[in-house]
Amino acid sequence: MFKPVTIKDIAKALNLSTSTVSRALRGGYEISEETKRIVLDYAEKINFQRNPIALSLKERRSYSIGVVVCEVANQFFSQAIDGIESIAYSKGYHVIISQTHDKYNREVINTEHLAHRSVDGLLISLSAETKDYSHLVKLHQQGLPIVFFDRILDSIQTHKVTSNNFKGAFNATEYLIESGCKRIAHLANAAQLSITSERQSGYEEALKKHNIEIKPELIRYCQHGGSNVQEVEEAVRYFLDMDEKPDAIFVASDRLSTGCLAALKKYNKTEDLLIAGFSNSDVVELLKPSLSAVRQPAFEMGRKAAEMLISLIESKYPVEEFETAILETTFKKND
Amino acid sequence: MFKPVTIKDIAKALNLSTSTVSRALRGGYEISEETKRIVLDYAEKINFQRNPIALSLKERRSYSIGVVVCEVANQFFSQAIDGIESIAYSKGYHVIISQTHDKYNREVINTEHLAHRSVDGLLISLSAETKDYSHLVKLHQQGLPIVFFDRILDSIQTHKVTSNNFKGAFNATEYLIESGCKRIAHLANAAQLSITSERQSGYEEALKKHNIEIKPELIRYCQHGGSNVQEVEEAVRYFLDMDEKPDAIFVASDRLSTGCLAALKKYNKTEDLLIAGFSNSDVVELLKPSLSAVRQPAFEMGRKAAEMLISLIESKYPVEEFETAILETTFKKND
DNA sequence: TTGAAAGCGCTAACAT
DNA sequence: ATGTTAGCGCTTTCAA
Repeated sequence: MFKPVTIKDIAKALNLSTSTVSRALRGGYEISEETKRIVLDYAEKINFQRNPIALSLKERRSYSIGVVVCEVANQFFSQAIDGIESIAYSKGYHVIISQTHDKYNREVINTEHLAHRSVDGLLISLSAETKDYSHLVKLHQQGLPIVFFDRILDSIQTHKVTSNNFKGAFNATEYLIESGCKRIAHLANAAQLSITSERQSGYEEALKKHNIEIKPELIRYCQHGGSNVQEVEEAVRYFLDMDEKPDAIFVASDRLSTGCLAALKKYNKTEDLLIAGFSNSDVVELLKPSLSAVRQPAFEMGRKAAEMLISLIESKYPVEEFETAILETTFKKND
Repeated sequence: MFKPVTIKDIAKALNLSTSTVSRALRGGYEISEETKRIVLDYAEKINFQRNPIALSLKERRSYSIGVVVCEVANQFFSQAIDGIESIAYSKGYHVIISQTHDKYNREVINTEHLAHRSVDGLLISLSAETKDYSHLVKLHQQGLPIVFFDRILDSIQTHKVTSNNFKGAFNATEYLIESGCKRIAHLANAAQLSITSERQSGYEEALKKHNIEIKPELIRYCQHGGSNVQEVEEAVRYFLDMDEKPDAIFVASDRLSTGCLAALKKYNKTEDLLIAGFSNSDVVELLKPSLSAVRQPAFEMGRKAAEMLISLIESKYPVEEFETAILETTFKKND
């Protein structure tokens, strides 16, 4: 059995009380330099580590933060997680990641699991399927610090970080227009997500600016965020089967973008359409059909979200003022 | 402050002792059906959850397993993690993921952190930089269950899972040969990794079989696993600058494969070489230059590793017999 | 400066 | 069938 050393062991070995050892270890000043040295040296020698579980129980906090994302096998989220970790580690927090796979059920289970697992706070990007937010409202009301990133929730008052989705979508759409496209379809994420409406607005605004009519039939939503391939293929098929085919597609997310390209390849329509979309893929310039990409500052978003959460956690007083940070995207043409 | 309900609260509310409540909750049979009902109903009503921290402290185990990988932003590992989670959740374990970014230091810190954070066991794929294994040896000696997957370590006696790297590499190389290539370079991972030598053997065996001389100058190692771009670019540059240029490259890993393609694109040499390599990318057939890919059963590997670890954790007696599972790869041509 | 003791939330002998 | 108590490893009053 794996049995770490405890302060009791040290106390016994050194003929001291556990309280003295504890104090020496955390550098309390009410302890003689000499005793402190002895304890510290011994602890060092046997590579003693305090039991964080015991500490958590005592202090009623775990120095860990929970992260809930739809999936980790997604460049945007894995980059965001890297950002989260970079801050968390530097501030002494551990990061516990959990995936929803865009399922509402998993989101409920995971958030509650994390909360009761005593994370000190939650960083969450909503699952595509989630329409009922009561699990989060409840935790929030109970006082669990929560920060939303990317797919945020308006109705809960807390810090939030997201990209300038409107502008990112606007840029991408305008690029398609300026490339000569006239009938631009929009492959969108689940309708109720914050990012979906923001990106759709950007798309529509670009059309408007260039006097192109907005046609609802050119917009398709993927209610499962593209987590099943079929959903994306059907949407693409729908576009391809239209009497008046689109000449371009603006795609709303990472997952959807690659799904869309794959579908086009499958249907052998790689030449007919210009594609632009959100993607944080690190191979975006290697893709064929090519994808002009709106890239979000995912790492930065993770950092910012983690900073916000930790400030919430460590705040001495209840926080009343909340911030919604909006980070700028970049756009990269590829052809 | 976030303050969950405790069994004490329930006991008080119901005028029972904490032990009765505890027993009712865990369904002990030495409790009257009626009391049990009352407690269960009440707990349900207030959505009571046992404090897992307290439980961990008491039982000296946490029902969580630690996963150490180089990075999560890598299709192979994120798929493996999905596999790990699928088993872990079904058996009531939580998964704590941590990344080394292929740094030795991070591996040491993370493994120790996890161990002392009281994970019940460790699932690890070594970092590319790791050459000193004493941190793992120590934990293993202390009795912490460890299972290696993918990048395994021979010198520690425990369960292991890996792909048939030899055969995967053999197939890829043979494909290149059968496509008419005569001078096949090998872009390899860090030399000391288990997967590196296995894949190199496969590569060499294929050459031998087809009577092609093995030339050491055609093999380049990336000691940091390609975690810095430069390293990969330099290796590719080296191949391109040879007097007798290779006509194909067999690439040893996911990260290296995309890095290699990106470098070829950068140097504008996308047409000159045939590329085959290990990759679990889900967009592999969309890549240009094209990549014929050896795909590992990552999800399956994750499942298997998790099963092995949990069996180790839950074994009543010290386990003496260890298994090394070898999973078959698949190969997909792309052109 | 140090030690004894209580308590964080829970479980499991050991009473009753 | 239920309650009392001790203890998991640690910190922190309170006393000495």
